[in-house]
Amino acid sequence: MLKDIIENNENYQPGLSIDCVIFGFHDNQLKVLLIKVDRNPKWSLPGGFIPIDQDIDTAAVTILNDRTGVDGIFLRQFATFGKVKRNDQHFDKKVLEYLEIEEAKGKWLMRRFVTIGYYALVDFLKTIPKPSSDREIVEWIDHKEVPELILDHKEILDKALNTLRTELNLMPIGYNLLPEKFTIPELQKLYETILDKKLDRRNFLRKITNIGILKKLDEKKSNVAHKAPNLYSFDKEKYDEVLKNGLNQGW
Amino acid sequence: MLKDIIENNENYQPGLSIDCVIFGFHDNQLKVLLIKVDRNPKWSLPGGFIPIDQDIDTAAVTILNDRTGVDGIFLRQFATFGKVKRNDQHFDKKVLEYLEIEEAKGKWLMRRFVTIGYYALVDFLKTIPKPSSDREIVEWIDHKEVPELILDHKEILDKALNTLRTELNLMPIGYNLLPEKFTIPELQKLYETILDKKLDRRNFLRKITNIGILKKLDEKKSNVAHKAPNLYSFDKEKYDEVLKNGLNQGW
DNA sequence: TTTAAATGTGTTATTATGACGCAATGTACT
DNA sequence: AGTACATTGCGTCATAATAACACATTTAAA
Repeated sequence: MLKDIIENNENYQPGLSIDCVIFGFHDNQLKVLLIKVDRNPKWSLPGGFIPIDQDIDTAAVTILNDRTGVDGIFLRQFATFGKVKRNDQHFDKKVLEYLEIEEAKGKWLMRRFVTIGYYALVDFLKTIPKPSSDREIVEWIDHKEVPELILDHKEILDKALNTLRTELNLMPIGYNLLPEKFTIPELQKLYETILDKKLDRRNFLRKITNIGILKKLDEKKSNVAHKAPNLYSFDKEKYDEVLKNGLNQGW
Repeated sequence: MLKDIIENNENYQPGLSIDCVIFGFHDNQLKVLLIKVDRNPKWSLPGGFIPIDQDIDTAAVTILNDRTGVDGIFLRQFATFGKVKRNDQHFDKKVLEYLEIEEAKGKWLMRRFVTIGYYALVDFLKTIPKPSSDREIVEWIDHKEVPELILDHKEILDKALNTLRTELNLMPIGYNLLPEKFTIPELQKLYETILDKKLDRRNFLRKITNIGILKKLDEKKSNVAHKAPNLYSFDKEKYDEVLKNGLNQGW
C-alpha cells in the first residue's frame, strides 16, 4: 500500500498529506478512531496522500470511507500543519529498509510533509473500522485515554477537539454522532462529554428544544432500569437550516 | 523574484503556496490589500511560497511583513484550498515565455498548487504597502469594490471574510484594526462594516463596555463637526484574556 | 410492595437584549 | 451672538434568555 504510493509518487501531490480525526460517541465516551501499524509502537491518526487528480476534499472523503465504510459523513477541514520538523526522522533509512523501498524513491518521504487536518463525526454503530492491511490495527479509543501518538498527531487531535467545542456553540452536531432515534439525556451526555462539563438537565432540555430541530417521537426507550425516557429524532430540514444559518447571532 | 524561486524550486515546498487576506479599516471601509502584476489584468491576493526550512506560519509572517512593513500582526490560518483545477492554465507556455523561464523548470508551476489561506488584521495607518518589484502595484481596496481576481482568490477572500464575521462572535478584534486611541462610534462602525449591518448605538455601547476590555481616556476627539466623542483604548491585559477564553460560552 | 435511579414538568430570581427617549455638546451658519 | 444640526452620552422599559432549584412520575429490581 504505502510502498505502491511511494513507487508511484508522481501520481500524488508532493509533500502533502491528509490526517483525519474521526469522532464517534459510544458508552458515554467520545471515541477517536486510531491506527497502529505493527512496525511502530505509537498510534496514529488515519491519513493518506492526495492523488494529483483529486480535490483535497475528495481525497479526505476517500480516506474516511476506506477506514470507516460510512458515507454521507460530516467532514470538515479545520487546520493545516506545517512545522519544519513535524515529520523529522519519521521515515529514516531503517524504516525504508523495512518497507523494502529504495533509498532514491524514499527521499520523497523524508522531506517535510505538510498535512491538512480534517475532522469527522460518524455514527459509532454504523462504522466498521477497516484495516488497510493485516499489519494494521484500527480501533476506537476513548479520547481521554489516547496513547502516545506519532509526530504531531496529538496536537492535531487536540486542535480538532477544540474546534469541535467551538462549533458546538455555533451549530447543532448530534445528527452525525447519534443513531436515528435517541433520548434527550443521551444528547445531553454527548454535549457533556465533548465539553467535559456537567450541564443542568432541565435547562439543557429547554435550550435544545427551543432550537426547534427535534421531533418528539411517540415511543419510549425500553430496557432501562428507571423511568423510560422518550425517544426523539432530528427534524432534518430544520436541522440543516440551523446548520446553515448558525445558532448564535452574537451581534 | 518569481523567476528566482522557480529556478531554485528545490528550496521551496513543492505544490504549496500561501495566500494572505490582509484586512485594514479606513474611512469607514473594510479594506483588503490587493496586488496587480502588469502582465495580468486581474488582481490577486498577496501570496508566496514556503521555503523548505520554514514553518508555514513563519512563511506567512514573512509574506505579510514584506508586503505591509508591519510586524506584531494578527495573523490566522483559516483554510486550505486544493481543488484540482484551481490553478489550471494560470502559468501556461505563454506566461513562461514572458517570464523567460525554461519549460522544464516551469513544469513545477503548471501542476496543481494547494494554497493555505491566512487572514491578517492590520492598522491601516501604520501600513506601508510595498510592491516587491516595479512591475507590481499594491493597493488597499474597499472590500465592496474588489475587482475580478485571479484563480479562486475571490473564494478565498469570501471565506476569510466569513471567518472574520464568525470570529467576531467569539472574540474581540478591534485591537488590531484600530489606532491606539479610538472612539466608541468608530469601533461600532468597524463592527457594522464587517457585519454589513446596522447596530443600535446605545445597545452597542452597553455590550462592548460589559466585555470589560475598554479603558475610557480623559481625552476627547477634536476636529469633529458635532459633540466631541470620548477617546478609548483597549486594556491589553483584559483584551488578551478575553481573546484566550472567548466571548460567548454558549453551553 | 417498596426502593433506587432516572425522567418529565414546572417555578422563580437574575441577567441580557431590543427598542426607544431626551438632554448635552461642539461646529457651522445666519 | 444666537440658533440649527448632527451626533454623543446616559437612561428607561418591556421582553427574552439563563441559572438555580422542587416535586411528582415512571420503570426495573430488591
